[in-house]
Amino acid sequence: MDVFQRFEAVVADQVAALVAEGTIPAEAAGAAIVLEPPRDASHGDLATNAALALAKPARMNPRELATLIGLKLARHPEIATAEVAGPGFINLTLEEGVWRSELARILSEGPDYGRGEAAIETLPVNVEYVSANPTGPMHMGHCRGAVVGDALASLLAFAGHQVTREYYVNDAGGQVDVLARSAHLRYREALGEAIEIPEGLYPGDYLQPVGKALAAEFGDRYAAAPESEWLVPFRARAVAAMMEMIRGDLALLGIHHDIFSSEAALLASGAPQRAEAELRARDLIYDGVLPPPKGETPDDWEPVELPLFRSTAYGDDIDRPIRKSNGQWTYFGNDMAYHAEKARRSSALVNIWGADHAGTVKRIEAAVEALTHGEKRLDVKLVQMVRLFRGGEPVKMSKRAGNFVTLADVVREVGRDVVRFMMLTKRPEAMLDFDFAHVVEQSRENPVFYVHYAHARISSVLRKASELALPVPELSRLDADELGLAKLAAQWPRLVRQAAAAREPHRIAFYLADLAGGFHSLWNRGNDDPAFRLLREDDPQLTAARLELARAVAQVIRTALSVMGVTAAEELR
RNA sequence: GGUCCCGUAGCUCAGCAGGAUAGAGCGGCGGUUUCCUAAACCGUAGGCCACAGGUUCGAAUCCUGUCGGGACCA
Repeated sequence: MDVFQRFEAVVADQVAALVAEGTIPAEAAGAAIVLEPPRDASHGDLATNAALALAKPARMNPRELATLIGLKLARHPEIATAEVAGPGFINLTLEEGVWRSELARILSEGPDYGRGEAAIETLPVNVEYVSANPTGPMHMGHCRGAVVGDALASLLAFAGHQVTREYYVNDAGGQVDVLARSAHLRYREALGEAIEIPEGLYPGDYLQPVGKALAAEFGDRYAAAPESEWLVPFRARAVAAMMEMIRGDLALLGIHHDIFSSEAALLASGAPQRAEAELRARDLIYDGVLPPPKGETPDDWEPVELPLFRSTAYGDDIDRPIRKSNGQWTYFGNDMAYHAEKARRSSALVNIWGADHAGTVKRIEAAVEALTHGEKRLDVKLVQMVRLFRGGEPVKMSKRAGNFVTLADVVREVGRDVVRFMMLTKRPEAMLDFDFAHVVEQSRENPVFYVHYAHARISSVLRKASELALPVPELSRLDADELGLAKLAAQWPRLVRQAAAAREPHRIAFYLADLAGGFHSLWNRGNDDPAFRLLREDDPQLTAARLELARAVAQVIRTALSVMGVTAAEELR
């Protein structure tokens, strides 16, 4: 239990005491009481709105109630002062010993400081991310979702959830047939034919090795054979090769999924039929005719009866077909069955999708809600696109011409840590600009550098200090500014809980920038006045105390970075 | 035409499940060099939180509508 949770309990106890005394009615105890660090440090260490929240149900003046609660809180041995402020806030200042022992705790718990306790949140969570079509290498379009999904999975795991990282392989649609045809062309090329890649097939030369492997395996057996003879085996081998490539690309970012679920296998298992049967039995699927699309009606549109899922019952605009007029499952039909399957395995589902799939969110959320009998287990997180720049100039990409920027290229150029960190420097729902020149710059504007720099500075000092014989640290030697940094470090467990609850891994990056800033600030104090330097040869006791603080900050930086999948730098070169 | 996302300082963005005087970086102005280095720090100026209603003791935050930018569907 961290500092914040502990004092939340203390506040709750006092509220319960007021109920027991009959000062406030029992039903008021359900009010939303929060305890948070105040924005303004002069307001103390913690602030609670308890009196404001309880005033109305208790039919009392908020400031009077605050005074009452404040008096009770002030008796707590770890609370130095409890002051009523503003409309009825209670500002708490804790005894300094609380923060000193928290500092000691950071060091004793090490990389586990802030880790969620299993008892709090053990829900199994399934995070599905990347799920790129197995038709080519990963490119930058996939990168952000991959990093956000992976960091979220780590965050949830660190917060105490059981996490499954899953990748849905779309190996059953028309795209993979196109892949098989493209591979066949490369196969003929490998056999010595001169080929020309027609419009509509994948032009990338990453299929050349696949063609060669097919030639080696089959000789010229399928060179002139009709498609029906080679499509299935070629498709299987091409998909397998693409998945191997994708796994390799993801590994460059340090991303490893636990499960790769195959759409084709799902289809073969009859899962869509089962989902359909269940929903038909509950009248959530019916045969009907959709209205023509609004706006321009395409010439080939004609009314057809299709099996439709009643997504409108869950807030969608129209009901959605689960099969096409030729009887094949729609993408949605398969996806519905897939999510039903996932929902059986996990109590919470998170999907990380590109913003281009925004239009299909409602129907799949509706389907999960229907199939799980109203439990809203699915949370679809949309990740906006990344715009690439090089020194301020946009990087041109044309997917059709095959000259897109691959993820592997980017990782090779700027490094895995930089890519991972940068992808988390904005809220996922806002567009992100990624400038190759900027992200490797060593300046204050570059948060990756800024955070690494703080850690490197601490590492350097600790290397130097290792030669000194220092006494046991006496943390009471730390001054108010130093204790302020300790308080910031002590917020890490709370940040983990909140970021995990909101499912927003980017908050870690912003917290790290704050923490690093706090450290740089203290460091520079030492440049202004040597008395503030961490290493004070004339005062080993003070040195020992300051190094404890520095160690704790470095520990939290390392832990937070590791949740983001980034390695802390010992030195900068 | 519809759905989704965004609109906070000149620029790029935070804003913690509604809380106190809305924050940070860049850029502007003025300062600070013995530890990893001025690659950093400190100070200062700069805001009708797009707009209009609503809910609330209290709204940048929640709801409705309008305007502007983007993505997608057809």
